[in-house]
Amino acid sequence: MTKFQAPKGVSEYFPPRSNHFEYIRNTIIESAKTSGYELMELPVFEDTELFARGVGESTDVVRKEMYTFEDRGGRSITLRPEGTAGVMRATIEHNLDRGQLPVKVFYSGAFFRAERPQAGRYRQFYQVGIEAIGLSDPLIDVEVIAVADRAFRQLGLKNYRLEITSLGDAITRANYLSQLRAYIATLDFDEETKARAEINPLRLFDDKRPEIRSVLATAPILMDYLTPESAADFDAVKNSLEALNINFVVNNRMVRGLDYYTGTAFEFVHEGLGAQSGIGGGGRYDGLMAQLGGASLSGIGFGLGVDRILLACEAEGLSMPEGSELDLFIVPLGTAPAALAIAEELRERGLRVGMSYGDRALKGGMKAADKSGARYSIVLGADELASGEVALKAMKSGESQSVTLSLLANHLIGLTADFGDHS
RNA sequence: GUGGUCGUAGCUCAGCUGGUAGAGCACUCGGUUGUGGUCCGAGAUGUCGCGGGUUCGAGCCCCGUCGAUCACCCCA
Repeated sequence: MTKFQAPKGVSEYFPPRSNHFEYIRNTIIESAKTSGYELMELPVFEDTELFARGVGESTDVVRKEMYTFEDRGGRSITLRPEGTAGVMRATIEHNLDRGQLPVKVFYSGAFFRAERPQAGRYRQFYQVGIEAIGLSDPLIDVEVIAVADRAFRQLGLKNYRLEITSLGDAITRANYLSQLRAYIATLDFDEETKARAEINPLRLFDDKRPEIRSVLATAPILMDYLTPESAADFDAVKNSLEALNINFVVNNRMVRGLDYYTGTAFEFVHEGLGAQSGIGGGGRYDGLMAQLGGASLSGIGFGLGVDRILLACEAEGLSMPEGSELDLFIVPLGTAPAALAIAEELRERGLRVGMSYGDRALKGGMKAADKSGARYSIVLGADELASGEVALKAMKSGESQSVTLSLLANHLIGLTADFGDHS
């Protein structure tokens, strides 16, 4: 019989590493909650047209990376390649854009892009993102960036940097693009590169080939075409970031992969990940909501790649908490039913309790206790059941003390309180 | 989607110019009657990714395929 394999390019997590994944995801979510963002849980598939219009027809994501299929009713469905379009759709559909503003939400889940897989680049990957809809104040840009930066700092990441730029408003872009196209027209590229330039000339700045880069070194810079309003907003963002001691570098060649960005755009780049160095990115999308049929509201958000952040934490050798640190491990000696009853009683009290099953010898049971990582253990034999006294052994020190079985829960709760809670 | 590298026990890997597989760690049991982590002893474990070909004979050679990985494209 042939063994089943996971589909090509998906990321999977299982113990012990899944504990690290969970920790990272929770850290980001907690940071978002700290800033007042609330959960928005959305479908992983949407009408194909939503992404085509929302993300942009010219993007690679839409042109060749979407998982699109027809459902049984003949509708064209696409597995979500990013989170913002869905949030916009739900916000409009449920009239949140006509209610109290701003709408501040976070999401967490799987996303899909049919790319050639690589370390840190998967066909199913995980993002946590936030969106703040209905405020055009540049300070909200900074709030959004701060949520991500705080999460990274709490994780202990060091070797990353925040790059920011401004893509300006519609007038900025129109002026700039005509200048850039004029400049590119004077250059001689290969056919494929010409085609890319045709679709979106900004994409050329993303090219890694040195010959292309050197030619583009003298190209006009978008930053020079910012309207006074856009420039003022960008200055406000930079000043505010400085005031909060959030380090950043201005990258006036930054290219975002999605078409909806306007104004502030940013990217978090980690140095230890090879080619897939972006661990998160986002920006302002002031035209998107209206384009999808909603109110004319501005918005800003980010998406952080949980898979890549995990790789970044590992690259930096950060220690991450393991999941299930047990408070107590019970080794039964022919007393398994009673042991299970005691374990359940303690679990009802909120203690994390493990036990060995399957009639193991004492030595095997103690080995299991050791490997479980539990802080304490007890051996439960006929003697203990008869006397109601157990020897509570602290695994680390090896010392044990006699405790009355009926008081075990209270005793353990008192002991473990010193270690803080388990969350 | 394009190109390079790789695919041997649960994990990390070794396997000489082709002669039907090994190490370390992990695992199980034991080292005299009920206390783990060190040490000692014993034991189990693989269709050598999958399919085909060359050969008397292939883990080692050839082709295909699946997957991983690295770079490009692009991006979280």
